[in-house]
Amino acid sequence: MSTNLSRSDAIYGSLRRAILEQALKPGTKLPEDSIGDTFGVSRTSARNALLRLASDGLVEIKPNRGAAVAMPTLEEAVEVFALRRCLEREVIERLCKRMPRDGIDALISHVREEERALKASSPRSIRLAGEFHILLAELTGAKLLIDFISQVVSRSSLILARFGRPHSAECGIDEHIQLIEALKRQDLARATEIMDHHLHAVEDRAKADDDREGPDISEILSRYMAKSD
Amino acid sequence: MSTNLSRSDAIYGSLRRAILEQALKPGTKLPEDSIGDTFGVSRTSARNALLRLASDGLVEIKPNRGAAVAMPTLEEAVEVFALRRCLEREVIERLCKRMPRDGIDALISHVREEERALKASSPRSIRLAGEFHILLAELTGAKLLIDFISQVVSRSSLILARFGRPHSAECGIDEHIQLIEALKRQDLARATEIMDHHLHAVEDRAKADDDREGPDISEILSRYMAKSD
DNA sequence: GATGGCATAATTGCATTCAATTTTGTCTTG
DNA sequence: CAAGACAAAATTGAATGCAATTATGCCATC
Repeated sequence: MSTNLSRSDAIYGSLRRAILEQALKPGTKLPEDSIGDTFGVSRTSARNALLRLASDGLVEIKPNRGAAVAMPTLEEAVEVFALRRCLEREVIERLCKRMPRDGIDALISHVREEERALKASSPRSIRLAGEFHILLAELTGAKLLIDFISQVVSRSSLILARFGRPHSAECGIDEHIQLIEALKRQDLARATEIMDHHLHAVEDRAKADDDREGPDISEILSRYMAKSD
Repeated sequence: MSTNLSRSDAIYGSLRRAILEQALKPGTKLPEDSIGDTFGVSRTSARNALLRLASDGLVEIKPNRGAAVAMPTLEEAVEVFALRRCLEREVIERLCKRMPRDGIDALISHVREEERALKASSPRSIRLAGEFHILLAELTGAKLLIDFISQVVSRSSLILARFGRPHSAECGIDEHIQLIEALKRQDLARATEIMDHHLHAVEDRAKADDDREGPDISEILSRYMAKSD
């Protein structure tokens, strides 16, 4: 039972958590060799983990040039949040129609955990904020929807790692609470309103801080090479 | 230039096309060995291709038990079409707001190709029908949206392979044409109406024919083992 | 003749090894 | 001293080999 999951699964999970908690920042190179060494497995397993992370959009693999933590552009960020609004509206709609028995309780206890992690200023809080949205999706019971939401939420974490202020808690916890209230009352209009506002707020927080440039060398330098003053 | 893409990419593409054109039916086992042999590459490349197909939802991999073409359940089918309606509405909305210059032309010429393939009763027609929807997504220019739509469209092809009538052309071409007309007029209401109707039609076509059972042995036999009359 | 256990075969998971590509450093040459 | 060429180092892409798991066939036993 100790090892129910394969080695590349384990590495995949570890890397994923490291990225989502912003321990590995966008742009960080991820050579197969070092990953294999640090986890005590062969390159093969490391490589497979990287391939899976790539299909999640969390790392970028350039042929013959290795893998690195993905660096979403501002353009991609806008796309991600647009899709999030589209998908999460669907979630809210469904949950207003039918919320599972102890769904509200689960949401509340999750927010409690978020608060605790935030007070302890644990890096977990970053991940937990995202997982609130995944929990919402899970309450719909639609597996594919959960999948898709997970993807956009993960990418959002990356976006905030790149553009947001350092270790910002991604989501306002108050808004999470408000949303739960609206869902409890099955108030679709209000719930979607909160969700839209919530996502816009997160998106703006990202855009506001785009001064901090990531390490996309050529893109940055292209602005400095034109004139030499 | 002949081999700009890696071997597992090539295999991935071939298998993918084979599945989408229903040459490989749901449930077909895909042993790494035979795939490697038939394509003249090692198991490693075959394995990687299978891993990628699995993350697309086109094949299912059970640990230590190998890969097989995925067999979506009727429940999953309902989910897929629900998500398609959600995502493709978004596409239609955007295209009504802003359609690229030669977008309409591209759509028309694609439908032409669909008609040709249908007349020649080529297996390509199955794939082309799906690719019409992907082309729509491409016209929005949103990469992530293209990605997501591709996923649900691919799964739809599988669903029709499993439940639809043999080699049904998945999509009514007339409806594609009507949709183009509505988009040309930027008639959002009509366009979404057509799209919704279109997707419901495809979904119903799947549900109608669910008598033809796929090879999910235990599920089928569970209904036969209870009473012995 | 049916049932359970054991041995064999088939298949996957992973490590190791080899080949190919890219990058970096050095040296020559103008 | 700058620029290009070449060689060495590092890193990825892919193939092979080995151990572990699962499936299949056979045989003994009841």
